Amino acid sequence: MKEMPSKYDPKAIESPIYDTWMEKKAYAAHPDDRDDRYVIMMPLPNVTGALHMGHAMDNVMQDMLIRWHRMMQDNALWMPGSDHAGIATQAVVEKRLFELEGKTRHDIGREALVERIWEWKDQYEKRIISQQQSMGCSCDWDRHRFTMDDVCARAVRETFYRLFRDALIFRGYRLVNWDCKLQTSVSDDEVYHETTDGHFWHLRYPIVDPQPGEPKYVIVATTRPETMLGDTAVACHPNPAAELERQIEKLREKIDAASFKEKPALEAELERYEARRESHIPQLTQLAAMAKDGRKVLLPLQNREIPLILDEWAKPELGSGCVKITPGHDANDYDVWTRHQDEIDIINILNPDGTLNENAGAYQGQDRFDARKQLVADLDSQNLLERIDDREIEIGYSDRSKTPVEPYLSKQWFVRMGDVDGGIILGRNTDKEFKAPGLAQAAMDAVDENWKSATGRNLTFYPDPVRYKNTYYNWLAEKRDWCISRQLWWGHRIPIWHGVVSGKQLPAVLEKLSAYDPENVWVWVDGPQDSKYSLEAARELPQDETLYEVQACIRHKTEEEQIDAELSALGLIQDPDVLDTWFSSALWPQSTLGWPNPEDAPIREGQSPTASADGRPDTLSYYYPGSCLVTGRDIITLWVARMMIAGLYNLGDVPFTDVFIHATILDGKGERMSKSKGNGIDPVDIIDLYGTDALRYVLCDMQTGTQDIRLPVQAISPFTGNPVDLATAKHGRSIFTYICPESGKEFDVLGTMDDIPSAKIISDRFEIGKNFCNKLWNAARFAMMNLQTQDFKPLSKDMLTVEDRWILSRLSRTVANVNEQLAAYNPSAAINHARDFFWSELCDWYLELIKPRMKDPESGFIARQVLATVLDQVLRLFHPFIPFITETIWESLNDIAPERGVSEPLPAAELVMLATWPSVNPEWEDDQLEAEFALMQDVVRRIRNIRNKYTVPLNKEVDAIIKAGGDDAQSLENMTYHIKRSAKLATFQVGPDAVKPDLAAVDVFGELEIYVDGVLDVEKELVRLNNSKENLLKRIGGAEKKLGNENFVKRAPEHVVEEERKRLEELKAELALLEDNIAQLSGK
RNA sequence: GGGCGCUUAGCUCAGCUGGCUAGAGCACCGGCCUUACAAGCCGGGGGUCAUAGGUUCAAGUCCUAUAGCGCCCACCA
Repeated sequence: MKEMPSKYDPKAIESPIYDTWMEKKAYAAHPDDRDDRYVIMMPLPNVTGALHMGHAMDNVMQDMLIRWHRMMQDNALWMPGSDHAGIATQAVVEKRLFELEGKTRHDIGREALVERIWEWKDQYEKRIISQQQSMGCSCDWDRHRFTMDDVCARAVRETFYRLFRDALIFRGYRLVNWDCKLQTSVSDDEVYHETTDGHFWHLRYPIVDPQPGEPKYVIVATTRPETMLGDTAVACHPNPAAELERQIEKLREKIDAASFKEKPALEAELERYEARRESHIPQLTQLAAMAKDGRKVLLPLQNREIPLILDEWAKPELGSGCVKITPGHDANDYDVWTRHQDEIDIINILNPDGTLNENAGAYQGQDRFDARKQLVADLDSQNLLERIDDREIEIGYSDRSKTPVEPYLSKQWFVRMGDVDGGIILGRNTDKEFKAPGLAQAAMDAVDENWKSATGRNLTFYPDPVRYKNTYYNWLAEKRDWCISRQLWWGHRIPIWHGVVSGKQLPAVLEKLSAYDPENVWVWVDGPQDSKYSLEAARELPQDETLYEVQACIRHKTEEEQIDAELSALGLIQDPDVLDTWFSSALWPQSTLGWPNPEDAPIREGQSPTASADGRPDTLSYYYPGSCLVTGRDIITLWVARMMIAGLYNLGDVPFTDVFIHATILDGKGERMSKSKGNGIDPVDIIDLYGTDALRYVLCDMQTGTQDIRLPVQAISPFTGNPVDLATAKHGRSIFTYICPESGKEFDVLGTMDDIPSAKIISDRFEIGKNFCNKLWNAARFAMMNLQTQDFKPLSKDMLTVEDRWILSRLSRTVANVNEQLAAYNPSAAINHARDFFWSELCDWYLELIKPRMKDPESGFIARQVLATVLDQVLRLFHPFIPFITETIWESLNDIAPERGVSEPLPAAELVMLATWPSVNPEWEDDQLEAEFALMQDVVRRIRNIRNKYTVPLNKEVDAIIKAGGDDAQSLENMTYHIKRSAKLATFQVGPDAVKPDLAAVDVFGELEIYVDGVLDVEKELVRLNNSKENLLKRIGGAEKKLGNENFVKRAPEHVVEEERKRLEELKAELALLEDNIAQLSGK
């Protein structure tokens, strides 16, 4: 027999329990004939580092849901995995390479770098998995995937091929955010902005051949002066006077609507605008006319003549009213260029590494920031610098390298998100095939509650459907093309071979290409001006010197090597870029299940099969679409939207029906916890100190609605052992280190620095969880001490005592409440229902009441059997939240009381993890009994209160008498035992004719009078009673006022008025009784 | 600049469609080593629900404005 140790020690129990689950493969899911299935796709942690509390929250929520559904006997699959996280991972490894060996990626080459990243990935993936396992995650480890696994790579390639074939993937020139350090483009999502002190340089551009009466130069301003080297025009507004008036009018309207506080600033602005009518407009009008005449200005330093052009981008109300146009390095200027392609050039002045290229003239080879300094000095010496203003500017930084990004013109691959002429086909060749205007629109439609896929499913966000739907919707509504190429070496390489070919050479190349089956190799030919030709159409093109880009997509990796050789011979080479990480993550819900074909999915050796077998369906048809995605708010746009698009496009169905958005964990300063901020906490540190179950308990308890969680954290200084509040501590040499205020020494909170001691993170919030587990442990231990192996006997209701029937009634209601709250994605409310039942009802009342009964040789077996049953249900009920401790206790309970139940034995199970979820038993629920029990509890509390007020020691029993009539008297009499035991009474009497002992303390409530004898101190008692009276009078006053209000009586619903009347009467009766008692006592 | 959200006890948070004396945990105060648990038990104090208006018989809950805080998106020659 397995005895429970007397002390709760999470460290001792958790790891053996996890081993048991692993041994028995309790986590494993296989398709079968069950209709109810529950599927969660784990949001992929990046292999860039360790998990923090945000991940812990995410994982615990998923584990709680999956365990709950598994116990409800759903076929429950939780698919785990990790993400290769292209930029993030390559950046980390490159950084280490440079720090440790002083080498760049170019020194060691593509193959060697990728090999090193694989090593890194293996190491960190292991660490992440071990963290998830120590958190108790019951994912299906036999299906663990990595986004660069063959099975995922195949899905990526297939999707790319299909999108390319459908012309939804295309290559084009775009201004992208360029990371000069990592030498790659980064998406908008990967750029963060910071306000810095900067300057605003006002430059003079001389006008070419100024006529008398014309200005000698125009003034333009910039925060990035070096970009002037790439200027190709200066723009002014075509109708500056009218435009200024329009702006003035707009500003006036705004002033009318503005608040008192905003007005002064706006009015000052208006004054400035108005002054411009005189100061700027005449000259701007003149410049506009000059621009119309095709006049030019001389670009300083470059000595290049560039045109004055007319464009509405120039704002007459700002600066000089003229604006320099640098199409190659500014997004707005790029737009201007697209409107004036015939008039002006587009020039790129940057090399990929951020130095200036040959287009920068004298500045070629200089770093952009060095060039800026020299260029400004040069302008100054030529008297072309009007002035420099100090100004706060927002600079965009790459999230990965922390260096400023540059807008940079380059050729990139895009997914077309917008609507397409004639619409697009989604779920092609499936039974769910449908048409939509475009990819983004399809994903937007799918959150509309009226939209239904072929399976009748759509997507809902929880716990706030409207709010999060809007976030999702607003982002998609922009329908911006998705840039999917990254100039990296780590990731899925773009399966396109391309080359530039003239119209003359085209026929020969196309001849060769048309030999391929289009099912294997798909070809598009891009011509000038965004023109695009199919292979057939391209053959009709004129054979001239026009340049075309031939693009061929090879569908299958297996054929790549051979075709690569053949295409190389034609001058087509594979694009060196890799795909945006989100491209493969978007496919996660399908690629992991074996899409496009689970029957031959290239899964790793030893993994659970995806193919159908023995009459069981394959994983894709069985588990897709899934059930719930659990994630944080920030992921809605990045990932949820893209999974929707990919799911709808490939399979014609949503990837899941529910999205559970959990709270964001903030630190003590209210800032979001994240790795990049250095305030992320390793949950393992919490587990070390408090145990996994404590961690999980508190995370569940904190997860209420949409409220973000503030978790003030402290580090235990490795030098003093004292806690250091991280909200106020000073940082050390990096954002990951802090200075211990007592010793002045530096420590690290991530554990990634080799030369600095790391500190553990504590937060007293987690004590709550540990205390709870300790309580559960001790209650269970107490139960075991009293239980004994006995044969199961069916218990009928009349064999049960009041407290037995009460606890069973409460249990059933608790199960119903927990179910309801979990279904509504409200873990906090769920766990609190369970907690209150266990702690306040089971421990505080039931256990105390049955202590003597359990020892009774005659009837003890009844109490013991009920206790075993309730404990059984409590363990099941808590298992999804705190799996380790419940599983451990379950083992002991199975030993000592293998058969448990009331009228019949409960279904047994070796593991509580696989046991059936408690059911609601309406036949146990008893309103009247609960009301009577509540009355008894109320009486007991009032007696205890009196005892406390008079500081009666617990071991001194007192006598109590209650004056009560009717049903109350009857039910209290029935519970004499309970009252005597709980209130520590020597004697207890109740009845309508009860007489107050001479010197008894009194409490009046409702029609009841409680007399506690032998404790009285007249003065104290009078004070107590008068306090009660005051309180009562206040409430009576309130009620009378309410009822005296004619409108209340007239307009409030009748039952509300009626209740109020009844209440007033009761209060008055109570007051009368109280006053009697006070009068009596005053005479003493 | 556009959009969204938050402000309830010292702290962290509940409070559904408006309706009994606004709740919990932690912290605090008083009393208990009652043979499961001092990581516990029993009892208690503490809130003009950010501010100002409004709607209503009735407002923490609905509306408007103000202040503070936060998030997302866009943009700043």
